[in-house]
Amino acid sequence: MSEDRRLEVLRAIVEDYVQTREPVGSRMLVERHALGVSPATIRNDMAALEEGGFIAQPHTSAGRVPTDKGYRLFVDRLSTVKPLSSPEKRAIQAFLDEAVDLDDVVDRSVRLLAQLTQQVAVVQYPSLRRSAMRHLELVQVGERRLLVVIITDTGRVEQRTLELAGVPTDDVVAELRARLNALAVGQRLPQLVPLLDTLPQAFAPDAQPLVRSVTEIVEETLAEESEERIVLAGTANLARGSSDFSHSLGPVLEALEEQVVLLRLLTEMAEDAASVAVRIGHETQHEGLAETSFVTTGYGAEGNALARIGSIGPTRMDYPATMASVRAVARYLSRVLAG
Amino acid sequence: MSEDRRLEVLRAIVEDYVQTREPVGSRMLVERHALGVSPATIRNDMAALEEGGFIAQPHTSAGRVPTDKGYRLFVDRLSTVKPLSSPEKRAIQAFLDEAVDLDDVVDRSVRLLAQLTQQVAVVQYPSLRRSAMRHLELVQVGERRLLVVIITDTGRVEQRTLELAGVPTDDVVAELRARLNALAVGQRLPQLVPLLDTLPQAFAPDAQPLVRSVTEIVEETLAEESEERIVLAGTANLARGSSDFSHSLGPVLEALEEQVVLLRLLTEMAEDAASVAVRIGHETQHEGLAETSFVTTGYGAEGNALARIGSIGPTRMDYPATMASVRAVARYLSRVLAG
DNA sequence: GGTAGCACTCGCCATTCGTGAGTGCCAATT
DNA sequence: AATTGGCACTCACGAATGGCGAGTGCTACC
Repeated sequence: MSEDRRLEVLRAIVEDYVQTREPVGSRMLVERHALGVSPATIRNDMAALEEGGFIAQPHTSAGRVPTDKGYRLFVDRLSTVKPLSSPEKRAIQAFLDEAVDLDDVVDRSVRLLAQLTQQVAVVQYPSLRRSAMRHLELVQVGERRLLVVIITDTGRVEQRTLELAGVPTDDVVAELRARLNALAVGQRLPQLVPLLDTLPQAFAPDAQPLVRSVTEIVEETLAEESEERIVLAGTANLARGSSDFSHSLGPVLEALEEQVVLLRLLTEMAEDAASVAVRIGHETQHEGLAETSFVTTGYGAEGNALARIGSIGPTRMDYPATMASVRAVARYLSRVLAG
Repeated sequence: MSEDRRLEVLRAIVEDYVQTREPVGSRMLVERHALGVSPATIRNDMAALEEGGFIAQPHTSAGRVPTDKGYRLFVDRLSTVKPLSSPEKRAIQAFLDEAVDLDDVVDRSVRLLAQLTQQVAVVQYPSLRRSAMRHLELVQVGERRLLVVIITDTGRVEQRTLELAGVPTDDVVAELRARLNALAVGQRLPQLVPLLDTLPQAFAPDAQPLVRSVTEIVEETLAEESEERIVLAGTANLARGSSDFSHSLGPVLEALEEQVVLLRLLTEMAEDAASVAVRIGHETQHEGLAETSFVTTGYGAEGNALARIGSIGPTRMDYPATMASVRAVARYLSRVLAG
């Protein structure tokens, strides 16, 4: 009883099941793959695989279906990457190069990935805390309001309106703007906090409340976990293979709208920043996503991933293809942001 | 054969059908509504209504279901608004007041509306062309790139990166910034174009290419139809009443992802800017939306609607409630943006 | 015009039953 | 010891059947 052949059988089951969406039986298997043995032998192997928890039967007299554990083994040891075709690559590049600002880049990336994988795509905006300050602008709006605009080196723009206690003179605002920029531009944002705290001392006592409230709101903006923004596309693809999910796709849609859930997953998966990470079925630890898998990877400069991009589909997805698409889009996205 | 009663019957049919999601028969109708006549009489009325195309039977021995035309009559002449409860109103206000910037306001509004109506909500970002310039900022990025940031009075921020032919001096950039702001701040954006065109003349000849490319990109940004952004929320609600749609909800999701479709509809409905507009079923002129209705209204200052907000649900929706929610959220949204 | 009665229609649901794909096991084979 | 052919068994699925009941349209009557 060859161990190798057993793995081969598992791979064949996964591939066939992904393609046909039908439980696969021993006869079909020998017909479609050159395994060189009879159905009966396959059945023995299948029994062993089922014993090990890699496959299961939906009901007694049906073929076998991979379990989450089976997919996991497939992804870890059996799959070989499918590189994209060069026209595809060119199309990706061309499409992303047309983008006109960060919102546009993100939007295009997520749509592109949804299109390529025929699944739901998700892109996380570049994390503020991993970006550097490009420019900080103060705009006076009415008498007692100040608009604080933060622009990062990735092109992300955050703004906050500040209600002031007093009416500042133009001079003070201008000086504050100048000093802030002198201090902050080019700094990674987390390193900024101590620097900002030194700032009030440089100003006249009566300007200090203003300075303090501005530095406070900047710090607040950068600290906010909640300012992690994510964008989805391709939810319509969920409904495509009509019976792709055993129950309705309501729970799935709900989970996808819960940004908290997605953010948790993306953060958890950030451990393997460089490579493509995969969460299969129940590994997502979320009820509504029990029948979906996540394929994500980081983007941004090497070693300092800014954020993540990924694709979400049924556990019964084409993992090699999805992984290739995710990686490709992440790569071009990184390039566009760097360029 | 009283005309009044016939309308009353139609209203009763719509209300019951919305509530029960079952075709409604003559017996049920007299039991649940104090119509003061017998089922047989109702049947005659129903026959007339069917003749007029206001109701239909799914199959021979079933009750009646309102047609699009029936809903239309209901909305136009039979519905009475359901005002929201004051706790609801307070909750809306409190939730929107917490918003920290425009993105946040829009995001909160759309979620709120989705929650209130238990349907899909859509919010259009304030139209650039109907906003006024609050501030225009130029940030030099590297040697040959200039970041142009436009901030409108609604808090919307647009940015574009400009590749320069030459390396401008700081002085020129500063002067350009100053003049641009002097010229533009407070102006409605469409009126800006002629003003901008006069600008290059004020500069030395060698600075003119720079000035021209900046004004060009500003004009481009304001002109762009494509910069109409919309945000959705509550797509999960589509899947809630499991059999809410006769076919799968795939086509609906697809239509919702086609921003072009939604934009067309929103623009068409903008004719009645002030009041709440309704498009029912086939009136949407879109295949995938044949079983959905749109309820939208404008928001922003009176008479000068900035953009639209709305709710999308099955034609068999609770129109009075939806209309009330849409109007309420629009009203508070307007207030937050103005304040 | 409104009402009661009645025959008729037809979707829905539960039941039944045949079919076939697929399995597990065992004895025979290499 | 691994592989194979054979065989009995299981069980989901689809088609066919029939009773039930909600609902209608029609007609005669008030």
